Amino acid sequence: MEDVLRSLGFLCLGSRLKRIGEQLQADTQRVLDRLDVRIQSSQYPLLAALDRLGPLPVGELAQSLGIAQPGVTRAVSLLTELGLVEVTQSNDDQRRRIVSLSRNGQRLVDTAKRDVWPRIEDAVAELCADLSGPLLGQLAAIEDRLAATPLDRRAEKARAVAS
Amino acid sequence: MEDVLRSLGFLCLGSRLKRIGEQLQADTQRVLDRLDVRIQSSQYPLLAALDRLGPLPVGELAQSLGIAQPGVTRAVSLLTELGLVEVTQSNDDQRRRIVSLSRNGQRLVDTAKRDVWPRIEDAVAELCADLSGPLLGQLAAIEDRLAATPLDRRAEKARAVAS
DNA sequence: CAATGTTATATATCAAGTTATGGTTCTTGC
DNA sequence: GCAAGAACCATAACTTGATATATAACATTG
Repeated sequence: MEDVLRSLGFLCLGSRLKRIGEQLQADTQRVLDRLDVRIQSSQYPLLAALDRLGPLPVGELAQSLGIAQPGVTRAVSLLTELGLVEVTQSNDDQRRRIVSLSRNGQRLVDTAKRDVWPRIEDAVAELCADLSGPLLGQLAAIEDRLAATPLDRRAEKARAVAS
Repeated sequence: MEDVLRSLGFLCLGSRLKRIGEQLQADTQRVLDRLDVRIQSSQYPLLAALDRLGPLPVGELAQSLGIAQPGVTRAVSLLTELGLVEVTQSNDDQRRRIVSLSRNGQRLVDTAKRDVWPRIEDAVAELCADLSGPLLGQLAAIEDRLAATPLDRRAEKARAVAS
């Protein structure tokens, strides 16, 4: 069965990038599930941003993540309910709500940085290893490699080697 | 403001691909809006698949687009309401519902293939021109170029040159 | 200093993908 | 030839992005 998105090339590059991204996220989610981390893979960038940049107001958080502000507002409410982030009102500007990692959130990030992220990063790096040439060719190679060995299996193998 | 997704590199490649894909689709949508085509850019791959491959049952359509079957079912109902596709029951297998372009749908595709798709394809190709090297670098270049000149403006310029 | 405009966030709604599951219809094996 | 399983599609619920708009706090200006 012909892969139409691939055949259409540049015309549907947006759909194609989204498709590959969704698959990567789903595979990453499976890695996390297996490790008993009960959080969505898509929330990690937000936690990582707070870890890297320190407490931030909602708007700047959105900007640093490259997503729209309402998405951050929603993610923050969710993570607040999970007790991973805290929100405090800014002193000098009552409109701004500063988001920061809670103690639990910081602990989760520290653990993830040590035990989880390197594994995922290695798996993705391996997935993309030795790619070169035009973009469409690289994307096709990534799709082919993912079809042959999903990311979560690559992460498993990496762990087997490491331990 | 640091772009966290970019800094995290391979770790958040999935989120990053989705982000770029969404921006490309949004820009493409703006091109379409300006051309008075009242259809979502994300529906074009489905129409293009039917145009390329002929009438297809729902499952094969999903496979050729690389998305899950419920997504196709929903898109097909939407396009059926718009009068762009038609669904007929298969004769030899009552479970299969064959999706095909309606007369209007075929006309829309023919027009798009002549007037719209080349423009978008050229704009995206130009966006990706001369890219080479590692994947992350190419993605960064695409984001930078998009920030400098959005896709819809590139398509505009292409039209200006062409006409 | 009050009116107006701007900025920061929240809320509502939509879009388009996902997984899980249910109902028909086919197929197969005994 | 029928009972069990498989295949195909629809539906429901969820996720995560988007845009549009409302609200509240701050800034500006006449």
